[in-house]
Amino acid sequence: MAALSAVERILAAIRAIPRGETAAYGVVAQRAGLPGRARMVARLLSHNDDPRLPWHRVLRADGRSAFPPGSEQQREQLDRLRREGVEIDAHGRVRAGRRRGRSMDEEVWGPD
DNA sequence: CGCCTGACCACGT
DNA sequence: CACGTGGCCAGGC
Repeated sequence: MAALSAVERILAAIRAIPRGETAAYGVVAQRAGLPGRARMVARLLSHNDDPRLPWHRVLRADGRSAFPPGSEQQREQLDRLRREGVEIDAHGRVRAGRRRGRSMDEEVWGPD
């Protein structure tokens, strides 16, 4: 049987983010077994066309959307997250406690 | 090959 | 917390 490609592992990691939770690009990369490849995750999403992929749950390490503030895509992302119960502050940022991973070095699956 | 770009990240100031 | 800087890696030319 063939091993999953890096791309497939990344997609799987994104699909594995539970509803109502978020993960940083770097965290997704690490979960996919590709530490340090945050930009690969970003590139993938930028080219992705699958509407079934929960791309909106992927945020930057600082908890903000990767899209420019005020852009249509950013509104779309934040709206989707709010709809899932994720709290966004006035600066369009998900508070640290609401995220699973902040940096690539911490325990990815978090306390529980 | 080198050079530039990008849905990124850590770190120092 | 905001900014600038350097690092990273995959692609396009």
